[in-house]
Amino acid sequence: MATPETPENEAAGERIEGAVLRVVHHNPQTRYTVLRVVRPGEVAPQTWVGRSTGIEEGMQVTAAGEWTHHPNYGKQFNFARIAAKAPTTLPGIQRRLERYPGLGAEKAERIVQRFGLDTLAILDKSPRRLLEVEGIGPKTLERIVAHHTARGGPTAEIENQLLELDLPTHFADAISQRFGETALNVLRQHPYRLAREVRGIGFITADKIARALGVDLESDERIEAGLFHTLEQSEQNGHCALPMPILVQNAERLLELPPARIEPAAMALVRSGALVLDQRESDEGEPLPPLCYPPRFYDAERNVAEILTDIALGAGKGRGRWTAVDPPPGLSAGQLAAIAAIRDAGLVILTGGPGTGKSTVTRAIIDTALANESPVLLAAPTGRAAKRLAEATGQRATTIHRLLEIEGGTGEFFHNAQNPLPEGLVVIDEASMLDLPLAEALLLALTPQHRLLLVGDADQLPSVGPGNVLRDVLAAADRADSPIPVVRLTQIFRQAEGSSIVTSAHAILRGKVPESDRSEGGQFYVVQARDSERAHELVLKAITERIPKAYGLDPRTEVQVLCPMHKGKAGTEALNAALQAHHTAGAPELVLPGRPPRVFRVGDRVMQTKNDHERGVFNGDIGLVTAVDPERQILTVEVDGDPVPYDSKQLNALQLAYAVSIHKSQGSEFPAVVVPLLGEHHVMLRRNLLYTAVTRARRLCVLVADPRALTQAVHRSDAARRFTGLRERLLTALRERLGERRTVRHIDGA
DNA sequence: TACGGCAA
Ligand SMILES: Nc1ncnc2c1ncn2[C@@H]1O[C@H](COP(=O)(O)OP(=O)(O)OP(=O)(O)O)[C@@H](O)[C@H]1O
Repeated sequence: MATPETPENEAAGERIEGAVLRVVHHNPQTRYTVLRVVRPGEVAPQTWVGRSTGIEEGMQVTAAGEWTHHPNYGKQFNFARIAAKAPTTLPGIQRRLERYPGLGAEKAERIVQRFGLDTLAILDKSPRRLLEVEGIGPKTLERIVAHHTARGGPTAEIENQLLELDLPTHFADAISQRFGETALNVLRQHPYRLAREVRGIGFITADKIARALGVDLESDERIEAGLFHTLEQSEQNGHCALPMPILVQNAERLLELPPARIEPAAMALVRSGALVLDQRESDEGEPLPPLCYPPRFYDAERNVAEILTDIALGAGKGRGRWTAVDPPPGLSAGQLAAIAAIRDAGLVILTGGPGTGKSTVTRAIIDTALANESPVLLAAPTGRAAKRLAEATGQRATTIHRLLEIEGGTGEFFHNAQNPLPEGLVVIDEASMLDLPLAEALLLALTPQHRLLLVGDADQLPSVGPGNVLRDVLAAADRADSPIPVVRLTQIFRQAEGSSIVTSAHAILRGKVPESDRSEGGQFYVVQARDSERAHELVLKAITERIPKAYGLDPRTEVQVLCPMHKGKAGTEALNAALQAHHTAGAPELVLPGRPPRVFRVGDRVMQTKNDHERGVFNGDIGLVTAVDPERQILTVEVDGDPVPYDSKQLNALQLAYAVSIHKSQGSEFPAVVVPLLGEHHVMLRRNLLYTAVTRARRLCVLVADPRALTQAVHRSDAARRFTGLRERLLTALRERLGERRTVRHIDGA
């Protein structure tokens, strides 16, 4: 019986090399690239996917990344970094020549045999020597030279320059495409323009070129490039902008220059419009350090603020008051208030703690809309949260990306300002995970005739991308004079009254490290684990021994493991494999060959991770394996009572679901959860993450934690400190619009 | 330095 091995070399990522056989796809805008690559000593090509610029057929490349599975295209290597080696190997040069017109494999080989590593230099400097090679006549020579100089020219010069500097040559094409004849000049005189104007070249590469060339390290261009780079870096921490002093301070460290050189450069960028400076003051009117934005985020905030204002103030005509329908029995006062609020408002924010029935009450809200002949559109930022919303409402719900219909090829949305979504009530659940660019895309696809219900809890997870949309909108809407209704639910339904899950969650929010509830049938536990090996064991032990014995829960279907990360001994991948080995040992199984082999057994709990419109299974669907056919390499999963067949290709989009990431669990609930928290998770450990994980549990929450990791998670609360300005933008938009109204009325009255 | 959603 096969026990799946945990992948060992994947945790740190892998480094592999090969020769590019074919560029299957390349989008110059997004740099999204699909390659077929042949590894040294192998024959069958493999698929590599990632972002890159200037990769061409025949290049020797090295890449760092990891192996993944794609539902339609199978096993593939997802690279985070890729670099072309200069064609310094004979086969590399030969492959390059093979693509020249008039040269096939045979002649190319003969040329390379004759001139060896000097081949390219000879093509550059004395191409007539090619006539020395058997089979190459004047005609062929002419075509070769024409092609070589056409593709060469500036590109070849750039390549040579890069080679001289001992830098990778694969940027040469992109550089010469962008700057044409002047490329070499730009490279030598203004290397930092490359960082801004050539996709794929960042500050670090440009700085290497500049340093190698001995360019002035105090030039304005270098400082400006450093400022842009600093802002891009902070985007990864969720910021849309940086306060000027912090921007200068971070740039100082990057550039190793004094602030007195950096500040004026930043101000010059602001004057030219390359950066936007937002002068701020506190609510008390005290000046605050101004925020410095990349223009696209400033514009996005303004668009979001304007459109939210349009919808909130009902700029559209014909959006009357909805008539009430009888609500279902047993709703809390807050839930009833939420139903009432949407009847005559364009925009409503529905918030409140975990398990207060926010998602649940949307069902009654939707009934009100439908009774008033308004269509409804439901969506959430993650597939799993969308699925939960669909279950809670009995309506179709999708990811926001799918609602807007992301287009193949461009990655743009089908629905936008020119082609808005069909009118009706739009419900966005788990809105705390909505980032600024997606919020902008969503709102651009709405009209003032739409109604919008934003549902979420700002204490739960913030978006992965930049922005803090829900928190900012709430901060503006919560002001006494705000016209945006906020309904706040307080009565908790998920856990029993007085549950230590709730008191522990509240302790976490207040920055206190929670402790085990040692009372009879206690619902909250912290089990100490020194390291991830031990944690792995303790998680298994809790699930297979302690929890079934003490709480009478079915370990396979009622206990959910929630992990901060996928990788590592205490990540979803390793724990899923270990839990499977326990839960379905001995059941009929299907083993898919590969490294490591993938195993599915009858009885396994599984989750679909990609949208498959044709078969009607979507990212976030959870099911149970009901039958396997090892001979035909197929199996059946029951999803929502329907059998869904999977062939070996489609199984690439299926994962075990005994352990899932905390991000994907937001919105869901389980009788019991077990959460590993370890040093290896430190990059992820935040208060919101822990709070979200704990509050998924209805009856039992067990933290298997290294005490230091737990303390870190409780104390780190930087979601509250993302630098964004949507609150101010929204307040300004509302003030302007309300002011306008008053003015209009005043004129009317006069 | 990772979490989510996409792309042929
Ligand atoms: N009025 C009610 N009476 C009884 N049970 C309720 C009521 N409202 C909600 N519930 C139950 O409470 C649980 C939590 O509800 P729900 O998932 O809607 O909460 P939520 O506020 O959306 O939580 P989260 O913030 O975690 O997404 C569910 O099991 C739901 O069935």
